[in-house]
Amino acid sequence: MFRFPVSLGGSRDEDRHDQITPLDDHRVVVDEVDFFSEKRDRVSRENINDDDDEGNKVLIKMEGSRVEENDRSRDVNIGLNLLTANTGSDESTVDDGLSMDMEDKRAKIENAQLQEELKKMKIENQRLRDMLSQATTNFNALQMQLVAVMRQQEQRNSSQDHLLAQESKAEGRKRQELQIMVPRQFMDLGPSSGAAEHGAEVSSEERTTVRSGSPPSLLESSNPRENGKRLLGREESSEESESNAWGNPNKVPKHNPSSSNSNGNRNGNVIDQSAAEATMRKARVSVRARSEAAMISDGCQWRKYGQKMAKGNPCPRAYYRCTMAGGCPVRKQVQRCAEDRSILITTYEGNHNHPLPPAAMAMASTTTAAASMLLSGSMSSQDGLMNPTNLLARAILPCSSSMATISASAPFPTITLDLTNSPNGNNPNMTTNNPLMQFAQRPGFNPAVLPQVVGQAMYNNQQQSKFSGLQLPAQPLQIAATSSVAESVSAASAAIASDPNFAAALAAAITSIMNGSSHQNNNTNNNNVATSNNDSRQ
DNA sequence: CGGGTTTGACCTGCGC
DNA sequence: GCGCAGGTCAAACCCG
Repeated sequence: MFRFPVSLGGSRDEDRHDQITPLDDHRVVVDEVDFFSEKRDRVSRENINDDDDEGNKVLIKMEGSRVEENDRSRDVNIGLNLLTANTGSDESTVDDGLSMDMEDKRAKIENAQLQEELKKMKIENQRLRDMLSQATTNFNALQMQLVAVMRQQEQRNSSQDHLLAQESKAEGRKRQELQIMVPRQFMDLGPSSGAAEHGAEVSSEERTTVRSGSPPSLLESSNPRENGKRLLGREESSEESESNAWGNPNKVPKHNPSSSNSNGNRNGNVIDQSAAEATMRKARVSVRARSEAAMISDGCQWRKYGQKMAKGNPCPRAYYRCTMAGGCPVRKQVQRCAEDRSILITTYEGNHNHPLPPAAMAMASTTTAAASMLLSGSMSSQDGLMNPTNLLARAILPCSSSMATISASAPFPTITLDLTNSPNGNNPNMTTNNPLMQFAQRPGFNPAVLPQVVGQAMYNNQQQSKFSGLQLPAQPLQIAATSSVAESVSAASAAIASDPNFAAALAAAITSIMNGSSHQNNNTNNNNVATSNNDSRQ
């Protein structure tokens, strides 16, 4: 596994910061990161780097050289403009005649030289892009192999379980139901049911994309309320059931086998699809972050529609609904942690059905990508034999001890991104090695930053690759954010990808699968990604 | 006055 | 069937 410090979208200013080296681990980054301002002066950041200590000077030089190269294209234009302005104004008024011609010639020569340089840079850029695409191809091929191996292992486990099921009828029946349902959730998220809604092409083997909506027919047929007592003429109920599937989670029956089978007329495939839809709708992404504010700013507009006292937590839980567009199904819950009230737990549910501003895009992509990852993993495992969920989490966040907790259990599969990393954590080394944690520990840190970092990394991988779920941030970012944001995001994401632990985690995962290990192997990171059963209700 | 918040009531799912 | 807890609704209220 190797990386190239290049940008796919080299023409954009933000992409200049996508180029990261492993040395970026030592880079000093600005304390305050404003993720939502449109313009940011990167000069100030460079000044900070200039003031850096001796230990970072090598980095500065290296980064500086790279930045310089990329900046040349921009500098070219600036320089030309200045020259033109000078020759056109100052020079012409002071000198006329020969000196002006000389200046013109010199300017032209410089212009030609700069253009030549620009050409070279473009060629070099193209070459790097080619290399990147090659690396991406290789990476995808490796992922394909990983997925294939995972599925083989999964089938093997299924057949073993089936044999066991024959021994005990009652227990076996239960188990079979799970066996049938869960893998199909994983597999039947197929072409007809909207993987293309997000424009995310997914290979036939990896249709795990989270979808924002569902075929209304499925919802209607599976909606007990529509036929039943609650026909109170609420505007939203009809609107939401038509416009999106996330609209009212309560309307979707839980996907337990008994309830699904109660609809006798539907064939098994439809039932499974419905169950999968339900699971998709229930997928949640929870973000734990330290924040004194009542709510982390994620770029979206929210309207509070309820507040409840949750059991076991003196702090009330607030319910918010996205109001950026009518009928947007996205909701979030905000609650302070009972143990540590400085920790804000924000749980997102659903996908936006409207365009998002760049600032909101990051968080939205976080929820989408994380949910996608969660679902793609959770649906292929129901026991502890081989837990792809953990595998996925380890692969995606290899350096994140206690950072990503995945609860793949029903009714709400939830992935929790823990950005709080307590200073007296169990693994202090992880703190220093983890770029995301470094972000989180910076004073003035905006809790929305890390989800953006993670989400953007995932988002870009979704955009640039045909995989979801197993996406690993190995590519530069293309984001329409501020330069400082771009740099921060790219720094973190690239650091994730460049983390040698990532390769170790992937290798361990593959090895684990190949060996058919029936337990979670402790990889070199001693990662603490775990499944839990009590995330959905607290 | 429009939009957001508050808050009590209501609905639903789940466990016993 | 009943009670509990989570989630949602909508009228009342607040605010700019």
